[in-house]
Amino acid sequence: MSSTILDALSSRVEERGFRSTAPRRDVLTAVSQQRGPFSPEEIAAQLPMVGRATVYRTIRLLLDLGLVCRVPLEGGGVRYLVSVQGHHHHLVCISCGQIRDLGDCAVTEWVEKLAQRARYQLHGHMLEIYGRCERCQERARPVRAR
Amino acid sequence: MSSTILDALSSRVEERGFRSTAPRRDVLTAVSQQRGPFSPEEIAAQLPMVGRATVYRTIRLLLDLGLVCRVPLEGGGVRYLVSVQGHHHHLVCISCGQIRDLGDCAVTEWVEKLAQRARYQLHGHMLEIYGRCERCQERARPVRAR
DNA sequence: TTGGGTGCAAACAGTTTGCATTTTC
DNA sequence: GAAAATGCAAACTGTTTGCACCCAA
Repeated sequence: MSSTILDALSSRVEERGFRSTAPRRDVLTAVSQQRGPFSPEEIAAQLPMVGRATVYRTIRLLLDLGLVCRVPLEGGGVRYLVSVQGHHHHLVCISCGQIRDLGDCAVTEWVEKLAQRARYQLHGHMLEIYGRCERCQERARPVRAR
Repeated sequence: MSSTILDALSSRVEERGFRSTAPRRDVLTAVSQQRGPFSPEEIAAQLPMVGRATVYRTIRLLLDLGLVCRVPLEGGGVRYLVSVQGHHHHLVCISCGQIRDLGDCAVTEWVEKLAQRARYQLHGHMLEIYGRCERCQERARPVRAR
């Protein structure tokens, strides 16, 4: 399961010429094992033997390589998520914090037209959708994730 | 011009029962005079006589009242913007940092359908478009705003 | 007069960086 | 052996908070 993800991360990182070190492998392993969104701090807590800076540096590397994405929350916080796929959006549960990937981006065309009309050289766009997932509605859970 | 904005901010703040104090008026005035996006730090710098905490508290108040919006940048930063109007999106120039409001939100319908399909109780959505404005393309300016 | 608002400083969260040391290629 | 990566601690950015004091309603 997650070893597939780990393989994907590892191979893409090495492909680009980055070295395979023990701490880096540890971070990749931990990240690939996360089932949902995570914070660098959580990864660091799971890997006491790895320096905090290395955790941040590695996550940043994954971010730059497009293997992880940063998901902004409604209230200003941020969470990270493995994303081996390309451009996509998210459905964020404001109660339990679960984040679901939205594969198809139906707004691209609209965004392109808009940018063209405004004479902007388009660089990218970000779309996040916030709501409460089915389970949280049933359990009447309070809003947690800021 | 901006006095209209100031009036709008002031009246809405007082309408809700918040007191009119000198520091608060100072912040409202400064915020209403910003032509583009701003940071609390910039407002604080313009108002040395007002405590930093009050600046943050007042901007937060405006945020809660929906009179100012927080605009996330591509790289993780944030800027603030006066927004007397309701729900809308932004066109952000990644070079000069200019932010243009996009009045019409054409994605609402699509977002609603998506949430429905995923059985999410929709709470809101966020859409930001990043690119380079016409002037920055001409001047071949480098990317600045993170 | 009283509760909301303020200022200050300290605390805080999240993240980056300088630098000497270690490791991989 | 050279370049890359690490670990630590310190620095930094952006923001919130505790608390004594102040002032608008």
